[in-house]
Order: sequence, then structure tokens, then C-alpha cells
Amino acid sequence: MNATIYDIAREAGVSIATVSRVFNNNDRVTEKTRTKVLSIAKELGYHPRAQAQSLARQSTKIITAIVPIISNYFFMEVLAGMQDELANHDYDLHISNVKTTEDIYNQVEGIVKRGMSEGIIVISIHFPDDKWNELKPYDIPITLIDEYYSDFDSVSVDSTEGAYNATRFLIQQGYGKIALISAAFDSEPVKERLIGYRRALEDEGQMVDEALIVTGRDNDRDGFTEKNGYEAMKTILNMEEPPDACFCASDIQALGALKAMQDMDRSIPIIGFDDLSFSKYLGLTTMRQPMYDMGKLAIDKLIQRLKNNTKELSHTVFSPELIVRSTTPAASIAGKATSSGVNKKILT
Amino acid sequence: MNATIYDIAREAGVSIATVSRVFNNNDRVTEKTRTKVLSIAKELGYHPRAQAQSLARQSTKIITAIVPIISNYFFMEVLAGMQDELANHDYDLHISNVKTTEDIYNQVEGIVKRGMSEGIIVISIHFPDDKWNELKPYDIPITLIDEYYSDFDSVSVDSTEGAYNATRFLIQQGYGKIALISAAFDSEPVKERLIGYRRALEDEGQMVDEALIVTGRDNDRDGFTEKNGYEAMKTILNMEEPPDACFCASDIQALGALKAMQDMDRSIPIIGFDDLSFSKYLGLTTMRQPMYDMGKLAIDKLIQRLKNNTKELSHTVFSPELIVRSTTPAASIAGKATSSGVNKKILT
DNA sequence: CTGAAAGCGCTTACAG
DNA sequence: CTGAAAGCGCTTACAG
Repeated sequence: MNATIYDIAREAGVSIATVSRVFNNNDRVTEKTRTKVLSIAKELGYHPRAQAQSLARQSTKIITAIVPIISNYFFMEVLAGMQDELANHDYDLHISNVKTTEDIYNQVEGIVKRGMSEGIIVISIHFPDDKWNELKPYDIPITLIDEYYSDFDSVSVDSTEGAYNATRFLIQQGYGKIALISAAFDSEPVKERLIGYRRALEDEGQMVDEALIVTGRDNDRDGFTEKNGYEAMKTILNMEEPPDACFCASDIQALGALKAMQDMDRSIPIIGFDDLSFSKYLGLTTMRQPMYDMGKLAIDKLIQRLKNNTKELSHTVFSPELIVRSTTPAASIAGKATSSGVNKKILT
Repeated sequence: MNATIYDIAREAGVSIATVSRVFNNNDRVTEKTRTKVLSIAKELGYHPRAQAQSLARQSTKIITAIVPIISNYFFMEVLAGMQDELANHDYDLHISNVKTTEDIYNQVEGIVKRGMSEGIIVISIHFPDDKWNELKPYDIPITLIDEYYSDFDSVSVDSTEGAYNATRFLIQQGYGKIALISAAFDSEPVKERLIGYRRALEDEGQMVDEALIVTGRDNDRDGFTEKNGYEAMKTILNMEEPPDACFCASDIQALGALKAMQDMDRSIPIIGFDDLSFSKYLGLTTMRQPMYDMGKLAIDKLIQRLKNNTKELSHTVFSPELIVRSTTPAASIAGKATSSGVNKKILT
């Protein structure tokens, strides 16, 4: 069952060039020859070997996605979008995940150098400009997701704006003292969300109370875990003077925070960030990142560039969209029962 | 920056064989030669091309995972386990997803034939035995996840047993009339769960009431969606004589079902199936599938076989573990308030 | 329409 | 320790 083009050629009484042409749908082959080759190929279970084609064609038809870790809802949704878009094109998807415990740049560079793929999508990896710059000479198209660098195509979300709007929304709903559940402080999106949070408060003439910026102890996945949110909310609810409402850096943490409220039988309004597929079913108000679309668009951009490397750079920055659900009732009505079953009680 | 082994050899004044040996850590190279080659390689940004190595070595160092669709929590957790285990080995992960709208077998066979990888993991794809048998002659190790075929290594979960125990648990908790929220009836795991559900009722001397077996209209992802569960639960709660409790074929549907209960401000005990990472934070009682471990184990088995193809076949069948949380209080106390905030009211 | 031959970038016995 | 050469399985000008 490991027939090669030579076996087919011999059996069919043609040259290997002809066999190759048949499999490449080259029209300069008689129908008769084609039929014969195909039937023999089928008989012998022949199929062109991917690596040999890649080498001879100098093109691998593979796109590599580099991700820091796979078990994360954000990546999953992005990946889903990538897969769906890829289905429309003649490329295979290869996934390389880099260990965040080792030098990330070296790992990324290694993947780029190996030349396994024709194009690369880097998801949620943050480098200073000079590092990205070092990657340019390899001359392989790179598209960034959740990151910006001037010389590569990119698609990202304005986290600062999202955090700003989330915080303002809470203020508009009538809440004065707003906490922030943060994730790892050295995470790039977290930094941006912190800026938006601070800016919103400042624009309202409020002093930022650093004690109100909390995060859980769990630092797995940069703190973007249910557990982290759970711990953070416990901290918040145990404060001497708890806040009136809370902006949470991610939906997954918000889920943990919601559970903490239930366990303590208390509740404060909360808004998340992401809009994961299950958030709708949690009644969670959140700032939506179009993750699936980001994945699709990134593949689209990369493939466009693969076709035409001279096309101008394209940077797309999505604005997170406010999705109001039931975890953020207006302060004026917050004392009353809500149908969500979540905000049963508002702390005073 | 597209230096090849020839460029390095020329610059270093050695043969390409020597350069190759340096990069393969062959010890029959003088330290001096090695150092020189390495420094020139670094200077020229050289790195062995993956495809060329694969072709020459007749080994690709790639494992392909074939999945029907990626945006599914089950796959995501399995994939996470695979990635983590793979990190301990010298293999790259390639992901091919097959379209369920086209002939799945042909797609799988095509992937196998292309010879891109040395080993294949097939996740949640179900074929009759003769189809799996057709794949044997290709002589590439295949490990099945969530499926069983006698001649390939496999790791799966006993869905029937899980459903049986879930149903019995509900009965033991004191509920008499138990509904089943099913997903697509032609899905293999769903079929098995249905069997377990029926068997449990029969063992209790109950007639199976077909009207109590419902599913939502949403048939995306075989019906394993929040939406499907939401719809199904609405149907259930709108019955003339609603059931006392409900076994749900998946946690993701259970999440939708929980939301339906909230929206209708009613509630019945519910048990799910999967134990997704967020289920804990929903307080959802469920039958746990060790998805992450399944992924790890599958990679482990595949790599063992890659090392020694004569080792005997290994089939692992996990038993789902009952995880009791707050959505399934005993009937005797169900009327009282629970701290979960979910079972606020039990239908009578 | 078809074939002979070079080339893709490596690895690896075989000699020395 | 090192090199010359064959080979991995294809593709693709170049001729005819």
C-alpha cells in the first residue's frame, strides 16, 4: 500500500511525469491515459505523498497557527473561525503551541525557520516591536491575532475601549463604587483593560481606588480561569466596604465570580469581557469580542497575502460590543427581584 | 534568509554531510567543526527544512488528529490533553477536520493516504467495522478516541453505563418520572446514552415513556448545544404533566436547560454528562468523562505503538464518574431552599 | 500529448 | 572524523 509514482508509471506503461500530470489535473493528458493511470492508482492505493510534493513544489499548502496554550475558550472560538474559513481554501492547518515557561521568541522563531508552512498566524503572543522585526527577514507571511505590529497584518480588539465602555456602563447604571476583577497584571490585554477601567473612572472624576482592583491567586492561563474569578469575588465580597458593582476581565472569571456570589448568597452587578458561547445562558452582561470572526478574518488576510504579497498591510481593530443581559440591572431597580435569578440581592 | 545546507557547507568549507551531522547531533564531528558550522548557520539564519527532512528520513514526526468539527468543548478538552502529552515528545500536531456534510470516510482515507503524518488519532468519528478495516492496509498506527474497533488502540467512555448510573441516581434521589434531554438520535454516544437511560428505568420496573425523551430543534453539532438544551427544557416544562427530574445528554445542553428553567422561573433537578470545566461553577451534577486524560492517554498509546508496532492492542474504557453537586437534591428536601440558587422550586 | 532529466533540501550507508 | 554519492517521492521546464 505504499505505492509511489514509479509503481504506477511502470504498471501503466507511462512515465512518472505523466502520472504526476494526471494527479495534478494537467489537461495535457489523453483521457485514455488518464483513465488508465487513475484506475491503476486506485488499485494500488496510491496517493501523492504530501512531503514529496511540498519539496518539489516549494510550497507546503500548510498554515501554522501558533498559540501559547490551547485549552482556552478564546483560542477555541478563534480556532473555530479559522477552521471554517480554511475549509474554503486549499490549505491544511497545523497547530504549534509554545510553552510559556520557556523562551517564547525562540520557539516562535524555530517554527518560522522550519519552513513547514507557507503562512503563520500568531495568536495572543506579545513581543516588543524589535522582536517582531527580527521575524521579518524570514519572508513568510505572518498575521497577528490579538496583537499589533505595524509590519504584519493583524486583527485585534480594542481592549481599552471595551474596558472603558464596560466601566462607564456600570456608572451609567447608577453604580458609584466599581471594582475590577483583573487577570495576570503582566498580560497585555489585561494591561489595556486596566487602562480603560482607570480612564473611565477618571473621566467621571473618580479617584481610582487600587484596593478595588483584585485578582484571584490562581494564575493558570494568565489568571483567565473560573477559579481565579471565584477567588477574586470572594475577596471583593469580604471587603469591609464592598463595591457596588464589578467589571470582570473575562467571562470565564465572571462565571467563577457568579458562583462565589451564589455560595455567599450575595450578589453585585457584574459585567464580563468576551461573550463566550455560554455567557448568553448565564444571563451575563459582557463586552463582546468577535472571536470567531477574528479567526475567519485572520485566515482571509493571510490567504490574500499568500496570493499577493505586495498588497498593503491591513490592520483590523474591532470595537467590543456591549451585550446587556441580566447581571447588570439599573441601580434604581436593583433592589427588586429580577428574573435572572442571579441578582437576587444587591449589596448596600 | 533561505539558506540551505549547501550554503552552510560552502561557507564552512565542509561537505553537506558534515553540516547534516552537526544538526543531527551526530557525535562523529570534531568540536571545532561543529562550532564553525553552527556559527555560520546562525549567521545565515539556517534551519533544516522540515519537509526535506521528512522525505529523506522517511519519517515526518507529525501526528494528525482528525476531528469532525473543532468548536466543541469535548474536543477542546481532549485536544488540551493531547497537546500536553505531546509536549513530552518529539512530535508536532496537525489537525484535520472533516466536513460532516460530505463523505466522511473518503476524507479520512484521503488524510491517511497523504502520508503527512506517522500516526493518526481519530476523535468521535464512527464507522462500521468494515470501514475501519479498509484503513488497516495503509499500515499507519491509528488510535481511536470515543470509538471502538477491535484492531486499533482506543480510549473511550462507557456512555451506556454513565447514562444508566445517572438515571438510577435520579431514581435513588427519590424522583419517579424522569425525562431525558437527548441530542441527535443518530449520534453514536447519544444512542448509547439512550440505552442506559432505558435500561435503568426498566431495571426499576418502569415503563419507558417515549414522550419523556425530548431534544431541541437546534441540530448544530449533533444537538450538543446550549440552544438545543434550552429548547428541550422548554418543551419539558410545558408538558401537561411535567417530569420530576431530568437526565441531560451533555453539560452544554444542561446549561441551556438551566437557563430555560430560570426564564420560566421553574426548576426541576437535572444531571448532565461530561463535566466541562465550567460545570463545577454551575453547581451542575453530572457524569464525568475524563476528556483531558483521554487525550493524553491516546497520544501515549499512539507513541508507544510508533515505537513498537508489535505491542498488543490496548483498549481503555473509562467509566463515567458521578459528580454530585447542587442541581440534584434528594426529593425529600427538594422543596426547601437550596443554597445553589438553581433549584429554587421543584415542580409537583 | 508524452518522456528524459534535473532539481527540491535533506539523510545516510559506504569508503577512507 | 569527513566526503562523495545515492536516494527519499515528487514537479516541471525543455524537447520532441
